[in-house]
Amino acid sequence: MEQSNQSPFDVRNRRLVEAKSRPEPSASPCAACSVRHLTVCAALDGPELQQLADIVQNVELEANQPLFDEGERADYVFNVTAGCVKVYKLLPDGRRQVTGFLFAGDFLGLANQDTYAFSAEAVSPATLCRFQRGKLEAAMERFPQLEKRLLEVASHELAVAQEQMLLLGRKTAKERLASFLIKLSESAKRRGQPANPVRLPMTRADIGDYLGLTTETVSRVMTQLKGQGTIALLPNGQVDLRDTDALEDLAGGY
Amino acid sequence: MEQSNQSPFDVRNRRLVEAKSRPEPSASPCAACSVRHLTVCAALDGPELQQLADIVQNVELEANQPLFDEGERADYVFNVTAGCVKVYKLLPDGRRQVTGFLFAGDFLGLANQDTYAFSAEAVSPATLCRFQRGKLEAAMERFPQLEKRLLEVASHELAVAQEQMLLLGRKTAKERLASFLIKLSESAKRRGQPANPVRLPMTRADIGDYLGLTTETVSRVMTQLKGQGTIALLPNGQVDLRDTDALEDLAGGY
DNA sequence: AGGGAGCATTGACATAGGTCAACGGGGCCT
DNA sequence: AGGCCCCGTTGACCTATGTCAATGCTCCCT
Repeated sequence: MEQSNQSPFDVRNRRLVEAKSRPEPSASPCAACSVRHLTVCAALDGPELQQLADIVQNVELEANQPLFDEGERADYVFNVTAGCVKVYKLLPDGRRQVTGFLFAGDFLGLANQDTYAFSAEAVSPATLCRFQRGKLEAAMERFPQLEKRLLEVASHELAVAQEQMLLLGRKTAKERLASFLIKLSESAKRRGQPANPVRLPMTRADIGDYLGLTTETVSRVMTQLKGQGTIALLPNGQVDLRDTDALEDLAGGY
Repeated sequence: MEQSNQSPFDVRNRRLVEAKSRPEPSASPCAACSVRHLTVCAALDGPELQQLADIVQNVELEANQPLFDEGERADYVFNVTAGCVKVYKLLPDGRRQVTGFLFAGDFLGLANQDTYAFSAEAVSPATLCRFQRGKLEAAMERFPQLEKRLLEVASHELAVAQEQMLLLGRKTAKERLASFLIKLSESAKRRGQPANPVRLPMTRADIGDYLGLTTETVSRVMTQLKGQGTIALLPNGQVDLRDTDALEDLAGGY
């Protein structure tokens, strides 16, 4: 699905202008990026990629560190390169809806207004690539395939959002959990990580706020799924999907 | 917000190639389009607009007539030009989530895969402009501002979707109804229709499926809001928003 | 004007999931 | 090694909303 017709050797005139590259194989950061094939950056190649590298900055977050808040001026867009980031919206009394968990390769910060429509915060230690909005837009002018790719990403996210609305509006707690576990497993697989004992880097509260449930309900349903042998809870927040068929039936609403 | 620096007189070489233009002022359909400023087509102008006109077809739907089903090959994209269309997803047992109500100016059919991720059906009699996906993509190659506009539209829809997730995951039934009424009123205003006695062309069941509630709950909450003087129910599915401040507080979760 | 078909409303009751509270355990830090 | 803190789990109870069923209203059609 991703294009991979580039070689790291194509990259010439390597410069590191704005990129505060951390202690890391200090090549052109983008050409060497191990998750590029997953990201919007897969649209570019060779010298074009270098132009992207020229405007990228690196951001590191500790667990629970906020990245930005809803309503803040949306000066940057981001690409997650490692770890897990959650995005969420709040109601004035503190009710929270997590609208997504983002992993390596995921894009973040599309805003139609000039302010972010949601807050973002690291779930686990995370690293991101940061682009100044204006500079990225300039790059899109030059490289239409970048804009095209972004449109693809946005379309995909839209489909994902609709799926999540179906979940929030119409699925039972058990179906929600099953959907969540399967989605997480598939996402891990896509990133080349083990699909089966799937790691949950987020807390039960985060999961609840993502699924429109409470911590307690998440916990109870986990216990229930464990009781019927569908999953097993392992140490370190890992979950063994023992009966993926059953999970998939649940997730699909059968 | 929309650009309007064009004149209908700019249009030359008017042709009606594929457009099965219905009995209507038979000019270049797009140049004469009364809702163009609301749509993605606002990105184009003059001769460019003509090229769009060359690939557009007109579609008319009666109330309750389906436009396409989830899973169908996504050969077309659409622009609603009049009436109301709902888009929804189904679970195998018939549970339904309406993910949006679309009105004049709204764009419809973005799909990242080659099949539609949802079904679409007319709520009231509706007319739409239909574009063959491939032809529109070709037009986007020629007119980057069209692609840019589409990205804006997609970004906006993404923000709307997140707002809806907050509603579905965390708001009470009363807050959901209040949010719905206000959004509908604002949408009507944007289209130059009366914002206050707002028209609800959809059934209670449709509203329930949009808000993650049952028909009965929608009805009860309407009665409740009426009882506290916040709204009044008028004939023909019209609702008078008597106390918009109260509604807005409710909608915002205060 | 009358009749009828869907749609909306209302009522009585059921229940999934929320709330509040206590307890437990894993992992991290000193 | 011990202790602590956070997170997760479990229990008892509650309530918002769903379910099922009956009735009423609107608007359309003749």
